[in-house]
Amino acid sequence: MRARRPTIVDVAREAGVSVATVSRLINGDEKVNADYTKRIRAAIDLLGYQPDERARQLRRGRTQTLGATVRSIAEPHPVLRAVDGEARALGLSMIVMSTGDDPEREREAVMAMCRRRVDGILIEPVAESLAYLQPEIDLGLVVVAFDRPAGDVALDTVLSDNRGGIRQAFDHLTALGHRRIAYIGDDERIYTGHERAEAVRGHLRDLGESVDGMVHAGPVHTETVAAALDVLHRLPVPPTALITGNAATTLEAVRCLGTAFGSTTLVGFDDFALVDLLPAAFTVIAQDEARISETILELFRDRLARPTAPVRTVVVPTALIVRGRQEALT
Amino acid sequence: MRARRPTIVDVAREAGVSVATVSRLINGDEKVNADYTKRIRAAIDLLGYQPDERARQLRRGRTQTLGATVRSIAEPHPVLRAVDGEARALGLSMIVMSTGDDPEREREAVMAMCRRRVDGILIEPVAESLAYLQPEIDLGLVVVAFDRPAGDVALDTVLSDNRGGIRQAFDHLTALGHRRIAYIGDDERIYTGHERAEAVRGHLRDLGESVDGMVHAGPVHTETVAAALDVLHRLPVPPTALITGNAATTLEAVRCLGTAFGSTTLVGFDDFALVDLLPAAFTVIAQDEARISETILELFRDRLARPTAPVRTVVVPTALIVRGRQEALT
DNA sequence: ATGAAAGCGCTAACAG
DNA sequence: CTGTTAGCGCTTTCAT
Repeated sequence: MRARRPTIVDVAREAGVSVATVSRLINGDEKVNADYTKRIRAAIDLLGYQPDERARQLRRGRTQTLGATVRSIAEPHPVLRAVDGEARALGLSMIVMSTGDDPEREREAVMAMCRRRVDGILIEPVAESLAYLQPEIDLGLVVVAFDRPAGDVALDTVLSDNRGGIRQAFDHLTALGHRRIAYIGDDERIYTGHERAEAVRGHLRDLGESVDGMVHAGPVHTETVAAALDVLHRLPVPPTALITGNAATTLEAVRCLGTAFGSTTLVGFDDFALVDLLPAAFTVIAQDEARISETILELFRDRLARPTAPVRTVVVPTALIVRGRQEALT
Repeated sequence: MRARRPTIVDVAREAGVSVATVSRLINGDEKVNADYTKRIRAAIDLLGYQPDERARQLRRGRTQTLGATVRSIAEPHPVLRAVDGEARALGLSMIVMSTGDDPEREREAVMAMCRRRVDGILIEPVAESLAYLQPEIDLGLVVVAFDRPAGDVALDTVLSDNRGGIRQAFDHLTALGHRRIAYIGDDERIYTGHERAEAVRGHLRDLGESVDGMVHAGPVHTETVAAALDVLHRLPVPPTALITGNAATTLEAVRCLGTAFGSTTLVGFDDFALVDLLPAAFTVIAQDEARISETILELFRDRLARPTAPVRTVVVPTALIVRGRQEALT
């Protein structure tokens, strides 16, 4: 026979006070008699009482909880780490769910959070449409999108300057004398994939270079990247430099290039740990994760304070981190 | 003026039925009149009703939620990924919190989960003592430890066969003719660090080799690993092979060895993505993450079913993944 | 400063 | 099959 979980009533009885007094003490009300305070504390310890968060939240309305959806809970997520810390400092709990880049799972996760009445949701949008969130937003849910814009619903949004990052890479490479600059990256149905590929096309045109066969955007796998590299290799005028559109592409490219890698001029979008362990160092376009997470929480707080203010989109600059030999093209 | 969130009462009124009927429908009770069903569905859509999970859980008792603590939410966690999927299949939500390897944060996270009345907690123990969990366990909380044993409280536990993994590495290396086998790894205050270092010492003794200066266990940083490598290098009879105690150590070792890396016989504990991108391939002792996560959930379910059964510890074998050139020592 | 009592939104007896 | 109603454990007026 297992003991019943002690409730606030048990504590009150044990301490010989009313539940209201216990509640006050638990919630840090200063004006509880010192003697009562001691007796209540003792009762709590004796009974091993832990307030039921569900009941408190139900009664209070607010949950003091921030939900977040990310692609995968099993992969590194610097933005989230920073947000996690700052949220704790604000007295918010966080609950994280993964979407696996599946719109259906994203929706399930988001609605599950709504049913738990989280105060806000940070979302890295996967689905085309987030319209189903509108009623929740009208009811006071605060939603901040990051990494990708929401599309069909007005949301505060934090984005990296994808086009600016590509510009930095082009500036860097053209300064070294490159003009034939190729690109391999993510599917253009994904916002970041589109922005980056499109930026590359623009710069190639500005340089008066042909775009034909130079920009490869699609799902990233070993085979697709290998195929793209092969196409580039066979071009009448092959590229002298390559930009990879995200970390996964960079890794696949390094893998495919193998020993040829060291002699390729590469700039990768996204910095990541271990880059320095690869056979040769290379330059990267780094996203400013710290600033991104700060901005996310700033938008969240502002929205909480002024629910009717117009939505904002903040674009955070990227930084070019130059690594490896910087040989001018001869 | 923001609209109030609709409750089950609003839905009932709108549909012209009782709240009980709405509740029944929501909870998948089959025997609700077809006409009512239609009207209730319409009311739910019209109002944008989302049941309040806090209230349901409070009323029902069980939360159908599984909590998990991990070292970092920002780092890859294969075990968790698998558990996440299986938990969903079981109809359980998961809530994950990170400990940052800090016993204090671990305790806070665990107690926060208890206050939310999660049905179970999967814990990768950090703190020396988990005694504070005993009252919760007595109250019916199911706790499963993984990766490290709990120490002072009886818990179902899933462990990798750390000593077995080291044995596999020694078998492999001695078959190649190595006898002077060194080790660099994690602090021995951490369970896995201790097990692995101690296993290495045992095997060296069995081989009749001196252990002096061959086993380096401590915090893993670039400097400490470099220092350890330096010591090994200066030994009267330097080692011919090196075992690294975890992924972090492996990476630091690779980093420190630099170009000398290719000519070192290395076996690393833990397999990880990107190993094949390093300048030279090497053999690893891989933990069986799939089997570990299955076992975790199995223990969880069994405990839920039979709360008083004796606790079990399951040790999951490791696998040696041989990579790179396998030159016998000459 | 403390207590009594009214709910928060929901589910589960219990009647009918 | 449906409705009525008593709580789940807590916070928060409203009195005192």
